[in-house]
Amino acid sequence: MIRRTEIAALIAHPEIGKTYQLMGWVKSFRANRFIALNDGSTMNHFQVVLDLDIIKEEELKKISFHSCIQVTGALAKSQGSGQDFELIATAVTILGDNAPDQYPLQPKRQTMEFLRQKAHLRMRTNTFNAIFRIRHGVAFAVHQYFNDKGFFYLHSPIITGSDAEGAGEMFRVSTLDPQHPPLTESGSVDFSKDFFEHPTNLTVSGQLQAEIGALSMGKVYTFGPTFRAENSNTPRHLAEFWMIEPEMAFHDIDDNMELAEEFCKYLIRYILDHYPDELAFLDARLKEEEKSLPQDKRRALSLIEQLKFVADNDFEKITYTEAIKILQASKPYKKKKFEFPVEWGKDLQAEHERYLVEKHFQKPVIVKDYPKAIKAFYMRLNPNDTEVPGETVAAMDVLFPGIGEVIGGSQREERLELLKGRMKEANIPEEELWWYLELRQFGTAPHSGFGLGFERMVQFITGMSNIRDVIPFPRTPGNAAF
RNA sequence: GCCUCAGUAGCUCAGCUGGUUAGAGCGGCGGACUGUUAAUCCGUAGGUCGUAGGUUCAAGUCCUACCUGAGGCGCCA
Repeated sequence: MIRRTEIAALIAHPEIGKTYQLMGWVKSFRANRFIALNDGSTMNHFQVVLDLDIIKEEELKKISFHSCIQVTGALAKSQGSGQDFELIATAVTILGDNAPDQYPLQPKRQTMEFLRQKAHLRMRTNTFNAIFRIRHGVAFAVHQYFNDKGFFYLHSPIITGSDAEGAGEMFRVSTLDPQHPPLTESGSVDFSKDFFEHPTNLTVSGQLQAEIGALSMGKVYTFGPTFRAENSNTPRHLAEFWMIEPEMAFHDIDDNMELAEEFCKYLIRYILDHYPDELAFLDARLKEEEKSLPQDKRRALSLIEQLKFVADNDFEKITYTEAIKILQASKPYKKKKFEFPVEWGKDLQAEHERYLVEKHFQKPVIVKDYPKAIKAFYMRLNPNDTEVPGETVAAMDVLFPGIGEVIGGSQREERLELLKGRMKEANIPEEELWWYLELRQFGTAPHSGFGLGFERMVQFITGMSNIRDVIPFPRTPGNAAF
């Protein structure tokens, strides 16, 4: 009795003349004889050659694009040029017929928009196969990196009670009957009758809970889904996305930036080292796609060249104040090409970030020390600097070419009175975050952390232009299918 | 949420300034093919041109509204 072999295992230890049994999906069927078979164990397809003296014609008829088959035969050196080995199949069993007259996918390029509507089938394509293999690899590398550095994986809650995290609109979580909710005497919904006896939401960030971890275990990170009910319609936003949030005691803003840079480079290097086939496929795909574009719209570096460049070169580190000076001295500013104003105190717009990253420095840039007025309440107030026009906080953003902000982070305000002051300015009631304030009241410590948008990193590494194509089941306004 | 563009066969697209029975490639179906690499070759079916209304002798083509999708911007990761 022959047992099934995974294609990856066969390729790792091929034995010419040995009989193997393979199972997989037909990726192409050429000349009524040659099958490119894939079982998911590797990115690459394996060639099966049918022995036409033995295989019956009615079996042949059922072999079609993406049908599932089992083949048995001896391994041989390939006579063709595209591969080293092939299986000479003397028996074929159809495991899953494919109804080819109804099957929507084709062995040719189809648009991402069409495939998005077929999320249950798109993973069978070479492109999505490569993307989701890499997505797994990045997730694995995240844990590898932090474990090696002595961080602890902290599971922050998905359902949260506080609505003061300030990172965007939230999805309400409730078991109340939406038709007939219990009402208070004043006529508003009585959430004391709800499951948690309090209004609750899906989390927008695990940061505040991560700070609890950092102030006892030293170095922790969260890695989980987060939810934002913003009506954002862009290729860089999802309503449900995964975020990685390390939080470290005794780290200042510069330690924080150093870690962020090292972490980004580690993830990219890990994929370069472990997923060369997938990257080669995506690299070729991008080159093919850009053939139809004019020269100036194409990428300066190929996907793999760009990943190597980012992994091997230092990120540029500047302050917000320096960024404003660079922008005000720039050509587009002088020619009034920027749509939004550039002045100290105003937030950097996408067009400004893009100029700094893609034109001026041509590498990833970390901008720090932003004006206090445009940043969150928990960011640490910087000491006064007479060179700088106003008060700043120890915040930092990591900006990547093509996708913009991939990381946002800060040193946290650990001084109780200053934090209370910032909360008052931001109209956040102290009762909402009493526990967050107690972290400062009892044994406070300087600490820092950042949030990395997981899908944005996967987007950068795979070169995909729309974030909906790097998560298996994207959730966006008006769309939660599958 | 705002702005712009698009919607023609199962898919990817063509259809010029409105004018006979709306085209191609791929895919499907039928057939050929014992060294193919998104195989190739021959034949064939398949479309109320996103929906509703309007202008006109005449609308896939012009106008209006709506629906769906994409891109840009904002919010951010």
